[in-house]
Amino acid sequence: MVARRKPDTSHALAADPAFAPHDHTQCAGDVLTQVEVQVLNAGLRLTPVRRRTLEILLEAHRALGAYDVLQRLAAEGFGNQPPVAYRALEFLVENGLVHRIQRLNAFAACMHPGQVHVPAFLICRMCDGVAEAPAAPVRAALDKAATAMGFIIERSSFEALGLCPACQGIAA
Amino acid sequence: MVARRKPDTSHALAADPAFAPHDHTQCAGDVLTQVEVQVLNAGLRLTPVRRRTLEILLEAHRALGAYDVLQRLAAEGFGNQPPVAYRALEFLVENGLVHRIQRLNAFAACMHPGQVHVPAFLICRMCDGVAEAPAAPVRAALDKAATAMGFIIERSSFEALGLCPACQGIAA
DNA sequence: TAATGAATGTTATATCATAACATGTCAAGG
DNA sequence: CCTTGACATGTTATGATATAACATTCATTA
Repeated sequence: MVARRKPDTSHALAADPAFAPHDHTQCAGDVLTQVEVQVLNAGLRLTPVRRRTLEILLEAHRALGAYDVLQRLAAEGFGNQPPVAYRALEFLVENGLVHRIQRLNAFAACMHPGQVHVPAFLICRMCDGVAEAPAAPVRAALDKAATAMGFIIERSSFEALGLCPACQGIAA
Repeated sequence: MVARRKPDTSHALAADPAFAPHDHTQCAGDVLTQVEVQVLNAGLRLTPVRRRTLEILLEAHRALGAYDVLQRLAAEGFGNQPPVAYRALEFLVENGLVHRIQRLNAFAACMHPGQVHVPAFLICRMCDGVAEAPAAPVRAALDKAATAMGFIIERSSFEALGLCPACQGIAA
């Protein structure tokens, strides 16, 4: 197995979307505003738990495990059983507001909700940071290979493990 | 969450490498022969549990969960505790003889061991079949996107969910 | 306001994975 | 030979992730 979870999972996984510092409060706020509009247009119900779950992921600005999210929700008076978190996360993922990182069994807020985009996730093995990279060409290449085999792709996930710019210096 | 596991997990996940019928006994034997040579050259120890684990995956010719593998190993007199299966699988994955399918929490024998190749996995959501597709161009596209962000990729995984040729007819 | 359907809360359990330590195996050097 | 050290395996115990099933609440509207 590769890059398994750390012993201490009470700590969230870092995830700066571009491996570069910036004003989290603002970018989180921007995304939330976009989401509000999008949700209205789509007739979706962004209930308190769902909204708060999204906020938690936006504020954390990194990938969190379902149980990390649950812990925060419970601390704020929401239910403290796993289905509470899993259901909110499921809703958000299905509506493209949150991405699931398979390799980490974790979830990260989408930084480009509403926009049609194919994400790829770059996971730093040293700092656990996760960045969302544009991957339309990647998807196109995979579609080509799939078509050659007669397979029709409906969903795809692209994840890479490696070193982010900051950690490359440290590793060297 | 998307495409979760079935209630009955005692059944293995189907996985025809090219979504086309062929002589399993022969292709499994071919791969095993290649592996024997490769293992000798690399000075690796293909012990009974490890060898049998690989055979089980080759014979099944599809993705199996660790506990499915364990059940079969135990039935043949090997240990019946999880670490037995996980350790053998870990060895095989690290040496490129088996691939891990993240989306399914499952493992499938590599059909091209020894050859340098970048695999992508096409998973049929109807029959659970898994095919290994050549994905060098996919990896190249992702490398390009990663490089643009200053990220260095060490390992990558490409997985797609959709419909295999056979199931497309049924679904239509 | 009663009926309805969706969302949430709760209980219980299934599933996936690993830490830690004991035991066995085997080959290289004394 | 035999012992020692490295690696593999077996076993116990537990941790981490996820869902089924059912009870309750809430919002909408007929």
